[in-house]
Amino acid sequence: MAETRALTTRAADFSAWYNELIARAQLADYSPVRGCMVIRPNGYAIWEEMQRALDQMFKDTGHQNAYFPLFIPQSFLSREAEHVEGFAPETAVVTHGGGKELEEPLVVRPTSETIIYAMYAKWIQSYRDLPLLINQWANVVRWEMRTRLFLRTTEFLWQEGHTAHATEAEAEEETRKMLGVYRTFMEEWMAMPVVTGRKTDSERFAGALRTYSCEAMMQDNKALQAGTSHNLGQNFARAFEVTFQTAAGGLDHVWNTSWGVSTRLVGALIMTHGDDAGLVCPPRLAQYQVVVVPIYKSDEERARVMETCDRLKRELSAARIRVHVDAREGTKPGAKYYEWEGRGVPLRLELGPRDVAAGSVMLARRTGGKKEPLPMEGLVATLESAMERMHTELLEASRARREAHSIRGVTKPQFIEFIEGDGGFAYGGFCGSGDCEAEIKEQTKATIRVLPDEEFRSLVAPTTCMWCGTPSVAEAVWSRAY
RNA sequence: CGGGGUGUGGCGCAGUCCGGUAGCGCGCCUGCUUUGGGAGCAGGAGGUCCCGGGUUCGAAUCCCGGCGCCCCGACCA
Repeated sequence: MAETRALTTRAADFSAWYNELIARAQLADYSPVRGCMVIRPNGYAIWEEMQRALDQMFKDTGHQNAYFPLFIPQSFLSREAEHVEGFAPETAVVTHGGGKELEEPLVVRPTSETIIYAMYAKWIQSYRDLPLLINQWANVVRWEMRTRLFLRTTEFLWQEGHTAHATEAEAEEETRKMLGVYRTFMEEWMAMPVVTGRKTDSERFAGALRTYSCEAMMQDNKALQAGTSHNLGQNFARAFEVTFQTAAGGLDHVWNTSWGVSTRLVGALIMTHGDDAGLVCPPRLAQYQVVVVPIYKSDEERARVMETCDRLKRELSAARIRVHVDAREGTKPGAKYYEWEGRGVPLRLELGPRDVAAGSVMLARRTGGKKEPLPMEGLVATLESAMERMHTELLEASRARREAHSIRGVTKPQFIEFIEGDGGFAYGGFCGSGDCEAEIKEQTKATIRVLPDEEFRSLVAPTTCMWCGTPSVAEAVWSRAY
């Protein structure tokens, strides 16, 4: 019986494990519409915590939220040549409304640059209107061929920041700043280490000058692009005639940026920290940080135990710890333990008559270490520090795992062996040729995830392309990716 | 779109070869006994057997045609 209740292990079949975990923890479900997903309350709660943290970070960096419409006139998409080429194949188009054929078809937004910059053209007249720093939380639709819960679905939730600046330098600074915000969020909230850097032209956002991204390594050693930030230059400003009067009295096009993260982050969280028992949710993003499981036999014991549980709940809530008392009757404590472990709750408190009598409570951590009895005195501080430590340990363990599956200064034969083997991040010299990049992808299915930022680069800079041997123009990180 | 698999109570499956009107485990409901790592017993609810045709006295089962979903590949946050 025990076997049938266990998840497929990560080692046995990583993607089966992923799907089963999502079902078990009730994070999401398949919808009647192909490729779409229903985000269930347990999954949505994680997204809400992510939103809360990110939204605050956006506001702290001077951005305001707004909302732009779902429908975009088809002609808007075509205004920027590279943009339409990139997105046209994956758009859903509305041709009828109110029972009549529309004069102009409406595209369901795959991203909102076009409609937003059309509006910016109206709102921006002078350099005094800049910078314009706006974010929106929205759903978008991309008609993907193959979908996976959270990682790639036809419709997904995200935020997209869209800013306009007076100079190229300011736009570049914003692009980099928001990449940094994402990185901070991923490390400090998700406990997920990332490598940041620039995308090559082949992976660049359609219509952007430069694209930067945060790349994380999942437990199957594949890379996941977790967030992107684009310097759009004046490409969209020209297409939509977003101009402003400069202080000197001239007329110039604005410089734009856009940046986004999506519900894909929930998938990233699962594949970064989950284990064979289920989800492991970093404390800062957990819906419930602490679950209390009462234990009792008689009604009399129950009354005593529940009274203490209620008191615990009040105390922890007052300290802003998100706590839930699992008071369900008829479910044995052991069954509750398995359930909450599967759902990733960081800390569990078990409270029975013996604990009540002793003035203590049993603590079980989702990761690392055995159960231990704790005195009720000073419990809040103990739990807070346990969560802090857990966060740090998750981050460090993920970083260590990533480094253990990274190889630097690769030669071509090493690279092939590495990618064909367990995989991971391969650092090596890159000649800068798109043809070379394409050939590598063709032969190994590995792509350049990023040209890493300085702090991630190898101590010894490569001098030749690891594939073709010609002089290297940059160090690159290759990996197979989601 | 190519390859593979699969559609039978909420979930996982058996039954299909060899037609006879549907069963098992888990879950769910009620009651009693239980409760410190996935409870036991008793009773009970729940199914257009993916859809549409055909063959047959009779189809989950045989024949024809559709469709859905999952996994693996080519594209992507």
